[in-house]
Amino acid sequence: MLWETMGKCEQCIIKQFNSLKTLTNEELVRISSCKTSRVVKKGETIFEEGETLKGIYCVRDGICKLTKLSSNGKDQIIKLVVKGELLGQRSLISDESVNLSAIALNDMELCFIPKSEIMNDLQKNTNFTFDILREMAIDLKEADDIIVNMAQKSVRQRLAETLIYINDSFGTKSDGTLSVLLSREDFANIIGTATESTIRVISQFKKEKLIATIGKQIKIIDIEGLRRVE
Amino acid sequence: MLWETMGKCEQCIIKQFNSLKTLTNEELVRISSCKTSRVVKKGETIFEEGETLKGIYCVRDGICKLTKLSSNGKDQIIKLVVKGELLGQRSLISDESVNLSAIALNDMELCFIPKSEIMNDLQKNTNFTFDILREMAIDLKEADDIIVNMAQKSVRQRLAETLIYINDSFGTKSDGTLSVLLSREDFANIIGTATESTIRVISQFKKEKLIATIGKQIKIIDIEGLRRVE
DNA sequence: TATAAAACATGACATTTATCATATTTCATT
DNA sequence: AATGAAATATGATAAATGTCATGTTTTATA
Repeated sequence: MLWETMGKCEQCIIKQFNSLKTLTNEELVRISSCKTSRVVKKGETIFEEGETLKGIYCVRDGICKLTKLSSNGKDQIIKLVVKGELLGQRSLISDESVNLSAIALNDMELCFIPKSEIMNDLQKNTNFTFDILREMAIDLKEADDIIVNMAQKSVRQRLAETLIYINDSFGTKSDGTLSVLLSREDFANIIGTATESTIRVISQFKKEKLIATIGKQIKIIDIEGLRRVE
Repeated sequence: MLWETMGKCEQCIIKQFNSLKTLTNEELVRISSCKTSRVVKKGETIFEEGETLKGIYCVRDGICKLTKLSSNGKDQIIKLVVKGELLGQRSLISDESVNLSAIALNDMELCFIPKSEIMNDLQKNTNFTFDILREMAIDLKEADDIIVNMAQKSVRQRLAETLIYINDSFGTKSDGTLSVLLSREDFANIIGTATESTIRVISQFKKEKLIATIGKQIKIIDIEGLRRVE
């Protein structure tokens, strides 16, 4: 684990993408003075389910997955967190150990803000608290949607929707492939199925000319077709 | 729909079970003066997915289900909300139409607090905002757990866990049957399966002496056995 | 570049779950 | 109490998905 000092929060371009944007310059200076930074390599664990977090992370660069271990021993990916987002707020607020593990999907840069500083702002800055609340309300709505999809849709539909989601949320590279690179196993853990089933459906989608693959990379060819998948 | 005046918020025993407990007496008096009350009969809809709510509800008595319609035409029950809880906060906070429908499972008494009053408190009372935030953080964690269960567990396991959840959260009547009475279809919509499948598993559980049924009522006989279901 | 490990892919088969048909029971209403 | 509607129950069968085996390709690393 590598800790280094990075730039100042008040000048950081990342903050505009999350609730930190509601803080005053003065508050940002204070946070900046006590934050630490951390570089995490692809595959490394940022924190693990059950751990007690001593603060929150702000993702300066990279992408990670939030996973939860099911009692049958399989991992479920609950959410992908990208550059600009915060990590660990929920557990800080409900004052519990984290319920999810965070694992880097590529090399990441993180800033860590100690709990005491954040709690201070939650006490005093209503805008900040309300913005965190708004973000969490959105997360909750998304979670509701995921529940319905898991409960009511087929593996084919869930994979199609996952591909569309990743395409729309995180975009594509210049060659048209999805910019978030996931293994087939990761896809399986997002849609909640066996890796083999995921691979089979990917093969079907290829045959149906809905997607193309370049190595493990996936390119969406017919997004409208994917939307119509049943 | 029946509207009537009920008691005063500041004297209401229900408030201790939700975030309203953090409000000052003065704030409660103000809210009380503009709240309205509503009686809803079993099966009636309190609000519907897509509607714009003009405030939040406080459940004075009764139970309702929060459901979401899947694109395949099936309803998914996301949550049961009982006496003491609030209804509609999420949509109020993210300033969107509600993403779930609320339908009474038995006769209910509700108090309705207009949006303007609640938003006023969210602006000014940090304790209130923070408590709403805490509740939402808990809801989000629960939603994560549901996602994992949906994605990774069998219908048998999900039904077993649902029975245990209802038993532990809402208790039993004097004859030992679950105090929240759900139809087989409701159970199916909670665990995300076909009604017939739910009925079959209930029959299995009966044969395995894990539960007993009295009409449509269910009594848990061997809760440890239910926990071991695979 | 060689080599082993990991990831990807596919077939064969088992298991789970959905669907459709059809009884049976329960419940509300007359 | 009679009656029809809704809910519960069960069988037969189809469809979806999981599991295990095995082969191929990709990737990392010596």
